[in-house]
Amino acid sequence: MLQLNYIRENKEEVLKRLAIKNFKDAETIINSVLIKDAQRRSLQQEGDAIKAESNQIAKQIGELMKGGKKEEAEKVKLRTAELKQKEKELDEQLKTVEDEIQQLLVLVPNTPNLTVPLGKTPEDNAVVFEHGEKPKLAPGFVPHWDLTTKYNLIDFELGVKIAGAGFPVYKGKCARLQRALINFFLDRATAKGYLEIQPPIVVNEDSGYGTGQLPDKEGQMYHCTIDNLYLIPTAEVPVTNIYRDVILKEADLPVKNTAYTPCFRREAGSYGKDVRGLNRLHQFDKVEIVQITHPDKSYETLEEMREYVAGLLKELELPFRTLKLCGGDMSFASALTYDMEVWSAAQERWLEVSSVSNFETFQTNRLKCRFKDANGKTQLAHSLNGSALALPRIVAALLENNQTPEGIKIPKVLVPYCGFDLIN
RNA sequence: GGAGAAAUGGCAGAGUGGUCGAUUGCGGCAGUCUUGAAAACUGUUGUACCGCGAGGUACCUGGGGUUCGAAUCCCUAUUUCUCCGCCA
Repeated sequence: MLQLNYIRENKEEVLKRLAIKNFKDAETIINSVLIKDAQRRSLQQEGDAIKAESNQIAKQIGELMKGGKKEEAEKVKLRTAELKQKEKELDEQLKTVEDEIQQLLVLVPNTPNLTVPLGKTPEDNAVVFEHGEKPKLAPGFVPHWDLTTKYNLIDFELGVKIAGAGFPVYKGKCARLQRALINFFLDRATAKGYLEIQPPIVVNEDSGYGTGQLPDKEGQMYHCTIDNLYLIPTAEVPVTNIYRDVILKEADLPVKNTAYTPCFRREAGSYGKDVRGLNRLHQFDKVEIVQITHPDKSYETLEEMREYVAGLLKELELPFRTLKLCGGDMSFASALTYDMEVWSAAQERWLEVSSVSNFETFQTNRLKCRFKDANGKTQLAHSLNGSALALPRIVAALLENNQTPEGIKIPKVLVPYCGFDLIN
């Protein structure tokens, strides 16, 4: 959520940036917000004045009562009835206006960084880095969903039986490979200074609001209605919410957390080749990295996180590229996002495996995650997060890219974690 | 799940209808003393909104109510603790 003060003082700048995101109703909504904001302030001024008078009278009555001047007190009381009525009306109006402002503000996406490429579709994303050779597979190569059957690694049908489509059952060496990847990612993250966290994998409504899944992306989460809890779509939600309503010390920054969790996504409306095999699932595993930083350091940190994720992919010997997302393809909350895509040799397409974003104050404003700066002033911190990494497409690429007539080769770095170097 | 008790500032803990945004202690910060540190002493120390400012308003777990006036009384939700039950 954008800061109201910021919008008030930098309207043109905000509109200019929202245009990069192709946000259509920007001008209408922003104008409306500013009008309501003016209303809000005048209502508060009026209300505060009345409350001040009421408080004054209450004090006066107290003194009169104490002095035994009961009659005079009764006389003064008459005035309060009037004030009370007015106070109630103004409070209601104020609340209404505040709610309206809130409802409008949550519709406004984050303002993108000025270096974000212009554009509307994924084709407009900028490739900023490419690494590794696309492997030349031996004749007879197959996509991962055939490999998983051939080597008895994943049973998609069994998952359908137990839960439904998009809930695969991993078996044997594939289950072990998944566990190996999780441990590998967590080990690398903790070595890099991230504190490992095991958060709840359900969250309450407040947390959903805190990171922006609610109110409008409700349909993307599984909802346990009896207890009003949501299955997390990413560890970002519980981990970032650790810092909801928190005032950190400047010395605590940057906060670096990592967490492995299963992630649950309803993915309503997905179809076709996008959901084939491991490409898109309702449940998958992911290791997430989250940082809360000083506002002056967040872009430096973003680059560091991007490098870190790239390092993981290099270690896994997967060809990948890094995209700087264009305005139209960025997420609602992000100011700048890098996507990492690995080459899936049998599908012959790029698969997104990580998204690293700087949210600046967009999340922390909602979360009220602040820090006390050197001057003792409280200000919003910046938040960033990234996948490091999401498993299914990594597994897909590992299986496809490393298939040989003898079997599937495991990258060196994973062998100690897996306990084997070949799946056959 | 049943019965009982509780929830106050960073922490501990007073306060049971008015002068309470809240005694006090600890912690934090600044200063005095000291070559430096410790100790001692002195001062200071929540957040948000409104206002050019003076200042005003709100917040004692959340929500609602009683009252001229609520940290204090009532209702409700949540959480915590104790006992019982169940259980990985």
